[in-house]
Amino acid sequence: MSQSSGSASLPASLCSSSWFQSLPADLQHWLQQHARLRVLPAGQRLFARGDTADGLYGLAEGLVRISGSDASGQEAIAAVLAPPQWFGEIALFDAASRTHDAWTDSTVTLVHVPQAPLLALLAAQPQYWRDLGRLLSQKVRASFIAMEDLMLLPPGPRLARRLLQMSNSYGALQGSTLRELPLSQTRLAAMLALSRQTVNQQLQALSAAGLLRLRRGVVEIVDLPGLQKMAHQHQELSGSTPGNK
Amino acid sequence: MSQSSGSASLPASLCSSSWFQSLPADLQHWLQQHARLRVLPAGQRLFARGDTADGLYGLAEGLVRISGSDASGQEAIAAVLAPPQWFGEIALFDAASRTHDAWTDSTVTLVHVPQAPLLALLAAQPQYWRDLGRLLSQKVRASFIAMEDLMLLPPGPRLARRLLQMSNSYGALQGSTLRELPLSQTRLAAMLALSRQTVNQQLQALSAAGLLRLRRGVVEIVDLPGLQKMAHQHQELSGSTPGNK
DNA sequence: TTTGCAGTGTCAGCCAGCCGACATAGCACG
DNA sequence: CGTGCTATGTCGGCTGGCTGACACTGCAAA
Repeated sequence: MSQSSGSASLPASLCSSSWFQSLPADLQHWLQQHARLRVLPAGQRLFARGDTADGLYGLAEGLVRISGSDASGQEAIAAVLAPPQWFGEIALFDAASRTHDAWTDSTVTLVHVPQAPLLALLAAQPQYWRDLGRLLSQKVRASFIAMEDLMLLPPGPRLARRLLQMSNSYGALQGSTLRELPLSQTRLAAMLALSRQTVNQQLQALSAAGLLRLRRGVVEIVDLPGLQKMAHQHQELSGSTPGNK
Repeated sequence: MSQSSGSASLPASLCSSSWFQSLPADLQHWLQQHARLRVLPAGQRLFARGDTADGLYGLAEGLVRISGSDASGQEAIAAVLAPPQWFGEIALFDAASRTHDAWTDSTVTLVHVPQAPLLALLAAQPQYWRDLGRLLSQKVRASFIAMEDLMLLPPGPRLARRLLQMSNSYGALQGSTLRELPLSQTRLAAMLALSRQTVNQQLQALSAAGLLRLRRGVVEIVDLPGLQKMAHQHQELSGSTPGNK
């Protein structure tokens, strides 16, 4: 849908991102002209922790997993990005290396804006630094929220909040929330610092309460307001004794 | 010590921060002239989560605690800042509200650069946005590291790594590491998402191994290389069975 | 000096979430 | 249709870290 308007090497979905929408028209056009379209199969590594930065990415279709691993191979998933999302901007500012690995979790359509011309543009038009900074500040805020959830919330609310957050960001394309989250329980566990079994148990509980429907590789949100209520209360919904008040 | 060099409303310690050093001379001078010196007693709140941002801060002396609390009053300490550290820059980019509370943990000397003139400068000299962005990117990287430690490391190494990280950043003034970290065990617990008892137990273990010395409100690092070794290995030092390999 | 308070050391008990194990089910590919 | 892989559901046992409790100890203010 939605035929291109103008020169357009940018997929329409990427232009609809709130960050892209907030950019001055000049910068939007420049990005459109310098973005190189790439389509990748699942399981490819876009970049790895420690790589020198090679520019900015925009995810138009598919899922990209941003994660880090310790020496023993344990994976900590920082985020699973869904369209429309721009990423890879951190190293623009400090010219240091990538903080995470980035893997395609499905067939992925994305654009790549190479580092050199982008830095050249920023040298000529330094006011655009602020726009990149806005993108960066979104990441900081999201990271702070995730960190606090991790430190303070028990598994149940932690899971519920994460599902809601993903539902919002994944639905940004349609301007609404996305009900069907394409996530295996193993992935969810690695995002929440929980075991797969605990995630399953919590999902089952939410499902039994009629808030979710579970399918293979998919968590479908049935009762969004109900899920929000679960996210706010700090006690679990445990099998028995509901009247612990 | 260290008499002022130039116009100098900025304490010398703040000028020695690596971020400040990296700034172009023009921006350094501007900050010196627009920074307003403030001295505050312990226990004051600089700003609170949700406040509209009022500018940039620079910590010259004392400790500032950056934290958030959930509804039940549980506190998650994101960081305890020591001189020389600049902070409060996130909201410059997106004009949104504060992400955390900021409290003085001791008598504090700091400078405040009000939002309005700073934004005016940045409008006139937009290349400075990148410099603010570099400060921001430092925070993102630190936050990512803290998050991964939280997700993957057991209590012992988590504690060891945090002590080392603080030792480095607290010693930035002298360009070396600071051996005596002024932290209560309760504060450490709130930074690491552990209970006070567990922190005490781990500290005792490290102390028994001759790596630390514990005093009231102070953790003194005795054997820095040894502590680094503890931080890297993923198994604990448990009381008994040392030869588990 | 006395009093009070905050930080520390330590113990017992408990239980949430971990791990290992296994059965089952859906999907891809021959 | 089989074969194999991956995701899911579920159980039992274990244990690490939490809670709660209490004694002790410096330090600071009265």
